[in-house]
Amino acid sequence: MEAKTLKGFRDYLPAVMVPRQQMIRAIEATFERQGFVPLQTPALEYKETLTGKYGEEGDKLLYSFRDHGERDVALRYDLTVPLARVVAQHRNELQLPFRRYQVAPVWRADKPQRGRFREFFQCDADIAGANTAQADAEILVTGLAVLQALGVQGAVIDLNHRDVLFGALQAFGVTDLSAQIACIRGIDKLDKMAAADIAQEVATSAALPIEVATQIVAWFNSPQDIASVQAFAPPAAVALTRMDEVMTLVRCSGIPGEVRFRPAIARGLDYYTGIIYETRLTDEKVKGFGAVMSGGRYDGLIGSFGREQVPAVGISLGLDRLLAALQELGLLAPVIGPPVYATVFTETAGLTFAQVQQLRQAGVNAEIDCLGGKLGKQLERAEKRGARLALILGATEAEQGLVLLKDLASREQFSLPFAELTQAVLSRLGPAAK
RNA sequence: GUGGUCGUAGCUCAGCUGGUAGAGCGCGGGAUUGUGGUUCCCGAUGUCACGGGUUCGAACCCCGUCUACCACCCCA
Repeated sequence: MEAKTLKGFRDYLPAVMVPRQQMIRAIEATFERQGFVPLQTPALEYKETLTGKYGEEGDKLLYSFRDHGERDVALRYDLTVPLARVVAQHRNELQLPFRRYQVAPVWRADKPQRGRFREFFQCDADIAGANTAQADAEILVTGLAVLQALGVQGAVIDLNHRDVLFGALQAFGVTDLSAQIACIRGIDKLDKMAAADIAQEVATSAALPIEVATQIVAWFNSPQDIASVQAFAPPAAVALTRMDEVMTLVRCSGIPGEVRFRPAIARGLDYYTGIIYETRLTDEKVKGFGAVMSGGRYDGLIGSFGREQVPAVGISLGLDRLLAALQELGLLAPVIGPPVYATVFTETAGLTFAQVQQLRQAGVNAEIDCLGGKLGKQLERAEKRGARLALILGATEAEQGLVLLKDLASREQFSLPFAELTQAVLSRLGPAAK
């Protein structure tokens, strides 16, 4: 039996777990500060709970199988649909608006590529039970707040609205739904394909004259402001007003980061009904990373579970992709072990255990060498661990009731009575480091 | 799911037109048996991804599988 992980799945070794966990903690703390409460849902759902929500392509990426009780089940594809199920199912136990956050793995039977896996973590915040500009803006502010907490600079949220997409296409005379979808699919590629090529593609896929296709692509490709779109596509008036309000509120919050109207944002998931958005990092070094955070409003999804319609809006942040970006930008703290490393000599090991445990009681993270051997070797291990201080307590010190505290960086060392050790360690580590 | 590229010591890679493998880094040991980042000496690195095939003989050629990566699709 060979030891290996499944395609698209990964082990997270300590070297990546440490920054990862730091990130998760910062994200969760931010969600809570923004007024969201935690929710956990099962990895497995009834298959029919998930099918039909993500579009044809999405359904194909569902991991599904039949369990031992002959139930058709599937691993969750995102955190949004399970949330919708929870709100529908527990409607009477939840007070609306319900603001929940969730950081959890999701599964997609996708073809893996760099930064793209079959199991990956999403960090979601959603508000169910409010279809207002405040709710939309709260979600966007929360997304930006998370990026701020992670030290990310230069994030831009591209904002659009489903009704702008369809309204503008109608204004161009594209009324057939499948033609509209074909157009949107093309528009969505504006980031990585030349406009002319897209127009060609759209002309065929939407069965439009090439002139019209070219015009449409050019319109979506050029920067538009709300007023001009309003004049051009009257059916989008309500949507445009909403976006305007949302952007204003986000700006008023003073949160760093930019939100701008970009009509070319499409989003493939079927369940979106209102505003939609994608977030990119502007730093050149991470240009190719794609969207790190996106979402939208989905007012019909909760109601699709057969009860009352409950409007909702949410945002989803891709932990792994963002982690890769932070790494590229050098925003990750170096991985270090406990700050104190105690060397050990067999004759005095008991004394060392006693001293170290006292340090730990005082809140200092410390490791005791478990291999022994030459002091030089032990100090080498201490250094590799990233420790800042080493403890040396051998026969020589024990006889005098002393312990050596060594600063690994400066190589200075001090001889101290046992009673003063904790105080000395704490003051050398400084107030922040434990 | 469709199409394509790659896969050699822990890591980064070399290996000419097929003759059973190398470097650097890292790792282990040592330089008068309690003091680590430099230097010096010595040492081990490996079913050349896996399974078949062609050949007197394959890391190198052919087929398949797996993996990673790229494009499409879609997306975090």
